[in-house]
Amino acid sequence: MASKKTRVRFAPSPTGALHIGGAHTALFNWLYARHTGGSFVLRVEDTDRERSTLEYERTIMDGMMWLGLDWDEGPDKPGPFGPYRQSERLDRYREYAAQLVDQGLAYHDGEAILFKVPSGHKVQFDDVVYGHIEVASEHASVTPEGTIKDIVLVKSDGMPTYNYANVIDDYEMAITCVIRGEDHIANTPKQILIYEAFGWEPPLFGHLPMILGMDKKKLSKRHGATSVFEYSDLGYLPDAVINFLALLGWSPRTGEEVFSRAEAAELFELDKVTKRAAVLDTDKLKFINQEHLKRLDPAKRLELIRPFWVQSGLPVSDFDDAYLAQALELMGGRGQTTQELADYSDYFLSFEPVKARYDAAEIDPERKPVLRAYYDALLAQPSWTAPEMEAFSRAWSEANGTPLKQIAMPLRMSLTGRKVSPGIFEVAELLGREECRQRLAHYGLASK
RNA sequence: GGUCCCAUCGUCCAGAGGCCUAGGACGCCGGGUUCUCAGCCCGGUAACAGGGGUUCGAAUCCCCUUGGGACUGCCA
Repeated sequence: MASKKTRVRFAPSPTGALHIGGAHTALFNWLYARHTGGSFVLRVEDTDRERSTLEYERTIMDGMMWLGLDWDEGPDKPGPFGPYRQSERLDRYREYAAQLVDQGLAYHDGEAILFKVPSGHKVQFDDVVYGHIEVASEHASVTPEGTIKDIVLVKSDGMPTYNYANVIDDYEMAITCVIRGEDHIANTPKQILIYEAFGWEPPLFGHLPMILGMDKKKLSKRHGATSVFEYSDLGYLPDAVINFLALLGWSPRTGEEVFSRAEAAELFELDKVTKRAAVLDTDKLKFINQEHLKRLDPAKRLELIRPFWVQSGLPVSDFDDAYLAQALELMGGRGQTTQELADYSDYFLSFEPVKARYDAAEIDPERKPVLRAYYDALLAQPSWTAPEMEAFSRAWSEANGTPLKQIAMPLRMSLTGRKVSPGIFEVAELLGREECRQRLAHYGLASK
């Protein structure tokens, strides 16, 4: 007998952009769905009339798309279980609530409808991640004073509450496993009580560990980037963010740490998720990002760096793709983000930033003539290729008793304005003889 | 306060009673390669919260303590 097809959902409320914690939850749902060949549903929980907006809904979808987390059903992808916005399902919540009232399990309280919390029995479930959890039914919902508190199903404004709408929707949408943050584990007993009232079998539950900031406090604005788009702006690759997030609370059996979205989906196992809250470590994110950056093919890499160059005001359109790709090729593994890579390679596109940051002030005026003699000779070489320039330079430095470093470094500074760059002869070759001549001349290190 | 959850290097993970004098990764610190840096190579630093049990044997099971956290909203 074939087992029931897996169906999971990510149910954000559109009250802000997709933040990193939400992305983590969405990712694990997505991984589970893709691993099991099931469906991933996007459900919008917009029952908070005050704070929910369509713009935020759009932003959240954009964030998921940026990360490559595609959903099979959602507000924009009608399916057999729609509609997928809670605000469009109000009639169902009312009907079911009325049913409970008829059965004497719920009652009206003004405009609201409350669920009568039963007592005297155990509410229990086996969390895929946390294991067996059980709570006395009378403890499922209590006031701070410890007395039993009935659960609000429908608010005075006619909207369903989170705990209620979740149950109705997960049931109606045939969700087989609810994967969400650990902060919801305490809500689960309340929801199970509602499932029981209807006589429905609850889905599986799998709670995910929380994600904390470096100070071990719940992630918030003060921890820097929180929206996934901030990571995009900072130059992180979606694949890297996915890879990094997947490693928070999980790791593949293979022990690999750098992997693609597809590999993660293939290796994912919900019951291997850890219980302990995880601290988001940006150093590791950067490392993972760098690894993904290194693995990108040249064309893709150029496509990702280009916008950052453009944003810096560099004359990108003055160069052809072959030149730009070659520049990035030379950059090798330098830079941990596309942002850094674009920044570190600016001198390939313009001399302006070089002039702005370097003025050759540290070069002893008395040394200039000798340096100039070398650079002029270099510029006069018959062939402008890195190996030949290097060979010539080594020979020259030896003949003049000058360490190669002493002539290579000023060259690097004049050409790039930085103490750090790829092999300077390779850089010079790509820049071209004339460009190099002009840059050196600007610093008085070569004849015009 | 009540209910529930968690507890291995600074951080992320491995470890499902003997393979653990606890392993990997990031970070950090050395060394090597080199025109600089990144990279790459080599090496190092650093943890089972504490206390009781159970067992021939515990990081792994149980209990207590301590420390974190979540929930306790007609927010989700």
